[in-house]
Amino acid sequence: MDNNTEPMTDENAQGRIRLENIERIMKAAEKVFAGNGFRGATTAAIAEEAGLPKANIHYYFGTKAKLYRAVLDDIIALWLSSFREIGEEDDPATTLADYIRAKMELSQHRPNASKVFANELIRGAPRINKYLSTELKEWVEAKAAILDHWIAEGRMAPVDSERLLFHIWVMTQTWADFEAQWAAVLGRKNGLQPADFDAATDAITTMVLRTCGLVPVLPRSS
Amino acid sequence: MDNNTEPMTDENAQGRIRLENIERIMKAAEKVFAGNGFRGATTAAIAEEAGLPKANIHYYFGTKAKLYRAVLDDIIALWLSSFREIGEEDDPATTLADYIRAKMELSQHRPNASKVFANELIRGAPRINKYLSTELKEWVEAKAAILDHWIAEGRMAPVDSERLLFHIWVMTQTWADFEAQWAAVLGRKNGLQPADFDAATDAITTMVLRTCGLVPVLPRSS
DNA sequence: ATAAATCTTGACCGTTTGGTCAGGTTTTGT
DNA sequence: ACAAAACCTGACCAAACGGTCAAGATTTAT
Repeated sequence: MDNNTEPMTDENAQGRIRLENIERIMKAAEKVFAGNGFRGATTAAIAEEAGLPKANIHYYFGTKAKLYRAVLDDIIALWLSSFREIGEEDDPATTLADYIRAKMELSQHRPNASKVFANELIRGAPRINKYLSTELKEWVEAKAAILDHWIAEGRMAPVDSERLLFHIWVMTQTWADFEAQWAAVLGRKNGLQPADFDAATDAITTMVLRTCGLVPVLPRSS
Repeated sequence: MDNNTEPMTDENAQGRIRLENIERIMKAAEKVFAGNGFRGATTAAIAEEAGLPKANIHYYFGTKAKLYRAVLDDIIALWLSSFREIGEEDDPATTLADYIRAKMELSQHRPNASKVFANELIRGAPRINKYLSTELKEWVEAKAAILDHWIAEGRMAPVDSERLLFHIWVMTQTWADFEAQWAAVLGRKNGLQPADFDAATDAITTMVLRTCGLVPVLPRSS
């Protein structure tokens, strides 16, 4: 009745070996896709990175496109789960600082996820346009509305709330996506260190809080 | 004596046809590399984009790698030429606002150049590491020193000057590199419009000037 | 124990890739 | 006018590509 190659109809939790291999392949795929984009990545390179024969990759995922789709879905799920719920009654300064820190930790610990996403965006986002124009759009509009509410209540200075969110997003993201550039410019020959991420987090937080009038700005140093 | 395929030893300005074709090919190559990265781009796609037979591309540039190198060098030259000289006696607010506007205009009018560069950075910048760790590093250090000088004189608020420059760079760059994301989130079905670039320029400028204490921040709207 | 289900993989296939080349056409210098 | 230089390109090639498959090895359920 079912000519499906893979065992088990729906994606359920069965199979120890299966789960282990899928995880290993997806981790390898994330790395190779991050460094080469969809077209530039080869199934042979993914197989070598995973330490498995190429045919094994196709046994679990069928095609390169399906594997890429799986990697993208995994990243989007990670993104969505990392968005802490924000309420109108929360404190603006704490909320913004927490969000910046959470995004910076993602950049530091899952840089390849960020790079796969960045690659997709540069290419015009053909496969994630639906996600961008639905879920992400709604998330941005909801959060911007909360910022506007805080502004209307006089709890923070007037800002272009949507652009503020965009720019927070990109300032945090850059420490993963363009790490090579910042490491080179800062002279870090072994890549960025934890202290670099801390310094970046501080700089972004200061910038955002000053912009929102949530921290005093000293015009003179002495 | 010389088995060089190409005519003319050094790259001189001779040959009307040559110059026209080289420009046409490089423009097409920039577009295809921007949308696919180095590995994902094919010489056939570049040829089609340029409206020339594939063999013609190889006649002028030899290999895909040399063509890519030429495109990168062209972009770096554009980058360097766009860095207006900044002096210690200049006005901080005007200088920062001018720099932001200049970078935004590059993002708006040469998005493919920006995307090729971004692709290269995501891949770990194997071919431009030297540029990043020499010329760009020196540029950043020199400009950061001027900001620090302004801070020491009390002409602007204390900031982490290097990170400020990085974050200005990335906020302006994102409107080219990740245009697809912002267009989707903003609901612009025909891509970003000039007004979107103006709004972004304003938002970035406000953010930077407030961060540097160069503009009053109103904590209340009414 | 044993059979069904699952996993493994070397060998293979048709297509696409970057690159070559011979032989022709056009442009240029005198 | 005419030869030399530059330009053009269809046809071709070896290598790399995504994907397939059959036959065997291993795990699992009973």
